[in-house]
Amino acid sequence: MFLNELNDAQKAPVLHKDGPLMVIAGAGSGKTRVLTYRIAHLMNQGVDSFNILALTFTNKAAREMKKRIADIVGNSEAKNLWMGTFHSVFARLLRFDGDKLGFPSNFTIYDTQDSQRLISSIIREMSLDKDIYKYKQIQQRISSYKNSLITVKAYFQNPELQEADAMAKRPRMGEIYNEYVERCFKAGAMDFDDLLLRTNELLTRFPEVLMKYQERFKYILVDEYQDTNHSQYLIVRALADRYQNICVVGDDAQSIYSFRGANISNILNFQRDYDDVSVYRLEQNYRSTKNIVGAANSVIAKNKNQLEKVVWTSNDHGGKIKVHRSPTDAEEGRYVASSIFEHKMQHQLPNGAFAVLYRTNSQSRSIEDALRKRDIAYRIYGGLSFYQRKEIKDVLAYLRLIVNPADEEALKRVINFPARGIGQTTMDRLTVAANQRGIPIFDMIGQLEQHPNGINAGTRRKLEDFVTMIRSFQIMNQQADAFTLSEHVARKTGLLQEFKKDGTPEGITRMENIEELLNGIKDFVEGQKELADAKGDLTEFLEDVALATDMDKEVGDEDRVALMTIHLAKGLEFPYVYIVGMEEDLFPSAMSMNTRSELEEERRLFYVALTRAEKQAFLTYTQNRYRWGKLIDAEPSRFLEEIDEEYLEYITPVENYRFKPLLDGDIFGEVDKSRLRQRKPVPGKPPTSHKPNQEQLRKLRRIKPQLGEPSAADPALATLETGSLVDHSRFGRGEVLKIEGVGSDRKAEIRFEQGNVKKLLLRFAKLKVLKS
DNA sequence: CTAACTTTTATTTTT
DNA sequence: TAAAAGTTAG
Repeated sequence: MFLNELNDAQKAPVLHKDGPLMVIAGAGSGKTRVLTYRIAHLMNQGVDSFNILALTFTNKAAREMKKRIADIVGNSEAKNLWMGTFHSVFARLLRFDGDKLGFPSNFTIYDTQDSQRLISSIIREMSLDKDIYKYKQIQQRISSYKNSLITVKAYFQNPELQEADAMAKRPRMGEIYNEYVERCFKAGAMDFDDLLLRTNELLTRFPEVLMKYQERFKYILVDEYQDTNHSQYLIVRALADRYQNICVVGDDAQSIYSFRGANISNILNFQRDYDDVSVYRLEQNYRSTKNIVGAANSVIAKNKNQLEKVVWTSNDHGGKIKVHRSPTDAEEGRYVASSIFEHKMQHQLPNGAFAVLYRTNSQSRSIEDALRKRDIAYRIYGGLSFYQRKEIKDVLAYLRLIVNPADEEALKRVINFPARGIGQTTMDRLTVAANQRGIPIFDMIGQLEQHPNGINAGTRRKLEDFVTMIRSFQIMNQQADAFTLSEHVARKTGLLQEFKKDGTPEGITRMENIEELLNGIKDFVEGQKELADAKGDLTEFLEDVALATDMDKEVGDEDRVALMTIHLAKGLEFPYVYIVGMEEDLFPSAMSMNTRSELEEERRLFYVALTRAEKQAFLTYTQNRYRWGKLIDAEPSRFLEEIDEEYLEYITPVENYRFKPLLDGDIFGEVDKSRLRQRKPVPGKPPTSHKPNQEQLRKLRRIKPQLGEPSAADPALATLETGSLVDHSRFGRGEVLKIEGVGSDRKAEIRFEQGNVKKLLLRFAKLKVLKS
C-alpha cells in the first residue's frame, strides 16, 4: 500500500477528506509526493477522476504526476484527470466556452513578442513618441493590469491609475490599452494574461458556465500556491466556492514570481479566505545535508514576512558550503568546470549530478565556454528557447495563419517572408483600409478589387497570390494531419529554400531547426493519437507550443550538466549545485533592491537556489565581470554575509589577488607587492598567498586584455575608458606607461613612452581616476 | 521594395 | 557584446 511510503506529517494531508486544506511544505519535504498520493487516494476512495482538477506550475510536472498516479490507480482512470498549468487548463476551457465571449474556438495565443509587436504598431499608428511610450514598458503595464483584473473599463473608472500614467507622461495609456484589447479581439487572439482574465470574465458573466465547472471540479488541488496571481486566485476561488474541496500546497519562502503578478498574500491569507481551513506542515527535509538546510534557514530568517515553520533534516552534515572568489567571470567558469571535473573523477559521478544556477541568462556564456574547453557535456535550459527562434516562429506563423486568418501578428510576420515584394507602404495602406472597415487584413486583400486603396495592380496580384496559397493550405488542413501539412507548408512557402540558399552556417542551423520542428510535430501527432480526447490537429499543436514551458523539456534524461536560471530550477534537485555570480547588483539584482519586499524576494530566490542542492553547494563570485560588453567592478553579494559562518568554507585559491588602483606613472613590468591587496574581503579567511605561480600565471594570461584605440594623429597615444584593463604584456620589462591626463568625460590617455612592444610578460592593472 | 549599413538598446526573472 | 531596430542608397 502506497501510504506506507509516507511519514506521519505527509500522511495527514493525504488522508484529509473534504473541506479546504493548506499544506505548507518546506523545501525538499516531499510535497509533490503528497499531492500525487492525495489524488491517488481520492480516487481509491471513489472520487471520480473526472471531478478532479490539479493545477501545477509546469506542464512537465503535470505529466510526471499523472504518470505516477497512473502507476497507482491505473492508466485508464488517470487519463481523465484535468491536470496542467493554469494557462493550459484554462486555454482548454476557453476553447469550449470562449464563444460566449465572442472568441472562436480556434483562437490564437499571442506570446509576449506578438503582444509587443502589436503594441508597437499601435503606438506608431497613434503617432506617439516612442521614447516616452516604450512598447515593452507599455506591454508590462497592460499585463499587470490584466493580472489584477483591471479591464479597460475598470481602468477608465479608476482616476488613480490614470493619474499615475499621466504622471509618467503617458496620458494616452488608456487609449493604447483599449486599442490593444480590441485588436486582439478582432484578431481572435488572446495573450497569456487573457487566458486567465477571460476565464474570470466567463465565470462571472455566465453563472451557468460557472455552475457547470463547479460541478465538474469537485476537488481542486493547486501546487505552488505561493506563486499564483490575483487572476488565478479568483478563478480558484470561484471554482471551489461550491464544494470547498480546495487543497493548496506551497511554501511562502519560495515565492519568486512577483514580477509576474504572483501575490504572496494569497498563501499568507488562505486561512482567512476559507472557513475551517486545516493547515498541515511538512518540515522534514529529505533532500539536503544539515549544512545546506542550516545555511538556507539562516538566510531566510532575515525575511520578516513569512509563515512560521522550521525546516530540519536527519541527513548527514555533509561538506560545508564552498565559497570561491575569482578575478573575472572567465576564471569563475574555469573554476566551476574544473571543480565539476574533479568531483566527477573523485566520486565517479555522471554529468547529470551537477547543476550550475545563475540569476540572469546572460551569465551562462562564461560557464559554457569553460565547460566546452573541458569537454564536459552540458545543456542550457531556458534562454532563447527553441520556439522563440526566428525561423521557428516563421513556420509557426504560417501555421497560425492557416488556423486563424484573422491573426494579424502572424500575417505581418510572414506576408513578406520569404520576400515576395510586399513592403511597408503596402502594409500600411492595407492596415488603414482594414481598420476602416473593421475587418481583418487577410479578408481585406480579397476585396481589393472593389477598394484598391492606392495599391497598384502588380502588388495586388502578389497579395492575392499569397492569400490563395494560404487558402490552399487551409483546404489541406481539413484532410491532412499536422505533420504532413507543416512539411508541405515549409516547402511550398519557400522557407526551407530561403535558409538553404544563403549557405552560411547560420542558415544551415536554421534549416536544421525547421527540420527539428517538423520532427517534433510528427512526434506530437503520434503522441496525441494515443490520448483519449485529442485529435492531433494543428490547433492543438499550436496551443501546446504557445504554452510550452522551458522546463517541459526533460531534465536529466541525457547525461549533461544542467545550466539554468534559479527561477527555472524551482522544484528540481541535484547532488551538486553551483550558484555563480554571487555579487551585489547581480544577485541581488540591481533592479530589485529598491524596496524591502523586492529584496526579500531576491532572498527567497537565493533560498530556492541553495535548497536545490542535495550533497554539496558551491557559491562563486568574481571581482570583475563583463557586463554590457564592458568590464566592471563587482562586490561580493550581501547574501554571502547573511549565511551563518559555521556553514561556510572559503576556498579562494592563491591567484586571486587584486591590484590596487594604479596611480600616475605607476605601471612597470614587475609586480609591486605592496600594492597587492584583497579588495573588500568577505568575512572569513583571507587568501593564503599573494604570489602567483607559473600555472596560475598561465591561466591569467587567457584573460582578454583591452587596449585603447591608438589615436590616428599619434600612434603612441591611446584613449582608454576609466575602468578598462590595461595589458602590461605589451611592454618589455622596465618600459614605462605614462598616464597623460584625464578629461571630465572619464577617459584617460596613455602614452607609450618606449614604444617597442615585444615580450609577453603578463600583468593586469586597473585604471582608476588618474591625474596628469 | 530590397539590401546593406548604421545606430540603439538592453541584460531580471517567464506562463 | 550582440541582437534588433532604424536609415539610406540603389
